Amino acid sequence: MSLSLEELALKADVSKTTVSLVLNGKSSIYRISKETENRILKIAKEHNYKPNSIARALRLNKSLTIGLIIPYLNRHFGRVAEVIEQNARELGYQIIIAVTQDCLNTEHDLIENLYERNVDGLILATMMNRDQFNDLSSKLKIPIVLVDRRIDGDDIAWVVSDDEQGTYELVSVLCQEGVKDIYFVGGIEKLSTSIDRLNGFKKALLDQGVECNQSKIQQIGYAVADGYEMTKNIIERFSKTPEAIFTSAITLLEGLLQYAKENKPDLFSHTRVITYDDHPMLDYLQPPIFSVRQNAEEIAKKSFEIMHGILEKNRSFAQELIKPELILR
Amino acid sequence: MSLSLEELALKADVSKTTVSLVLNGKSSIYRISKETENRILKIAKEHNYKPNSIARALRLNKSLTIGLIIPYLNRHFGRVAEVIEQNARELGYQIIIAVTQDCLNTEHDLIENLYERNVDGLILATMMNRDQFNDLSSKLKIPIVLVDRRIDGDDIAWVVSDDEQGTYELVSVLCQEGVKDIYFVGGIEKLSTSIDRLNGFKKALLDQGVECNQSKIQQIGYAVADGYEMTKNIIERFSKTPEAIFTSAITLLEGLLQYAKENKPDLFSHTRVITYDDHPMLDYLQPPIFSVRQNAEEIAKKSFEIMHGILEKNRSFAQELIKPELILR
DNA sequence: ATTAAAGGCTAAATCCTTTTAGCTTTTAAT
DNA sequence: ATTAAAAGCTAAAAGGATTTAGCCTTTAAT
Repeated sequence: MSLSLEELALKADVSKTTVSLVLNGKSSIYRISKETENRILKIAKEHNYKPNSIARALRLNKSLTIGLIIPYLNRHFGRVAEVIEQNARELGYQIIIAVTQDCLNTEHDLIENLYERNVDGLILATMMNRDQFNDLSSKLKIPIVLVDRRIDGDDIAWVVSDDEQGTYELVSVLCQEGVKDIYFVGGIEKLSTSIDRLNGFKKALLDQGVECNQSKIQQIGYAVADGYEMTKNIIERFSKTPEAIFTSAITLLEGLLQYAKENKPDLFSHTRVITYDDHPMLDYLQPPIFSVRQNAEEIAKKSFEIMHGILEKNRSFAQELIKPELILR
Repeated sequence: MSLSLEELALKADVSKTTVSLVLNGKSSIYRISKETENRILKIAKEHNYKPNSIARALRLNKSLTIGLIIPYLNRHFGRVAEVIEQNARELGYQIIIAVTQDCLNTEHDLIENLYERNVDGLILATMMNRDQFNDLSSKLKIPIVLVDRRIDGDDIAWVVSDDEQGTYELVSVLCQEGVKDIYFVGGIEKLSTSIDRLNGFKKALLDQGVECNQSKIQQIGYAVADGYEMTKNIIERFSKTPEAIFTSAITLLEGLLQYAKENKPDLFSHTRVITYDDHPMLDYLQPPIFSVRQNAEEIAKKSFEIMHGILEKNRSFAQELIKPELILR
């Protein structure tokens, strides 16, 4: 590790106070002479001095570290994490990452753990409901920004994709083509992603004058196996092959594809499939699957921006709905 | 934040030394009475005492933090990162993540940055060559474990997929089916992944008695655009449509698919395509694309294991080749 | 009765920075 | 010639944990 302030002070023949003041740009406030200042700066540069970040964190009670807690490092969250990290780095912050695997207990443990490890803030794709969140956030004395999944509340910061609008537009496209019999393959029911996507789905049907039958809506979870299961239910429970299926996440689409491949190879000749989340490989699937692409980059950028605003610019919480993009193939 | 040692000491009516000794399990060494010990433990538990990790890191010069530097958080590295994080967490370590975007300068900056921030070790998917690595590692006084990309050297710790063997087996399968005219679409030439995959490719051809023509080998980079470009070169430069193309990464396959879709829709009727890296969506592509699946979980597990062994068990470096799996569809 | 050993605990130093309060010297003002 | 102000710097505390060296008391041994 590099030199300490004290060693630097020795070489410059001043006290470490002086060195610290100079290096923190407080020379003029403390009337350190230009001469001394330059000497110190020169020596510091020569020895490539970098303050010990741990000592600094201890003294300032500020670690320049943000905790990022997400369910998986899959395509979507991987990209979100990547962009958050890049944005954070440019402003001198580090990202500590941790994955919950969509387990609420793990999430709690991780939050506590990162909090104890003195992160300055948390960016969180949470499974908590509002009460759980309020409980927690009243205990934690650091800012929290929710990402990807929101919790309603006047003072809760979040950045999410506009799930309702995205789903609304995608489903509307199908309705306008005359499709009337659409099934909803959903995820974890209580999450805002599920609620908003379902709302968008229902609203589209309503606005297009299509009847929305509760029996066409399923919500088990976001795992591939859940998508398989729900597809199976749809295909096997109803005598009529569905006109269309909307999967509300790419993993659920995967489950659908898997089921179709194994048990219903002709699914696509009768049934249109559309999905939330995009994936480049969809371009090469036959027939084309329409999708909604979330803007992971923008989600990431905004969420760190809000965190940074709270930490360093005295800004308060903010909420952002990020527009997704329809991909019609 | 929770109580400090001092506050705890006050409540227990002992010195903070005593509290510290007890909580660190040194009661008997320092002959703290059972009675005092129990009192302290009880109070600590009641107040859910957690030592301040920053203060601890400063004193012990040990942050229980590992830096993970990888090119992207894509599917492969995302999974690697996820599993490393989980393994690390179980043993009390945190992961600080940073992405290089396969830029050597960024990589250098990140290493320096994390080093200055006092990580205890680095897990690195590096672009460095041997000299650069040796330079660096002689300066850094923390262990480094290379992941995914290795550098030859007797004392360099790494964990990588057995790229040569995987490629060898995959290409051999094709040769055994009688295919003789196979093109190699490669990545960044100097990386071990490229070198090893190319070696496997050549060896398979050699062993199967197929002539290996240098003109059939291309190596531009690992980006999707590079895959597009190389495919374009192959299709447009040679009058004869190739019998088979091997892409040495999933991104390159994406580039190939994109080129084919735009310019050569009938590619698959003449040409077999095989690829390094697997992807679940490949199951649904027509015709089936054979692939080599890297065992990201095992790679992750072993790399943290080695790091942990060096940090806490006085083990020295180790090297591991992880067997990939052939997926023949 | 004295000495040695064991028992039970703690003061203070240490890790490295930042920051407050204040000391000494020089210059300017009356 | 004295006093006040300005210039230039620093000692020491603080932040919270760990660890070394050692203090005081009690018990055991001679």
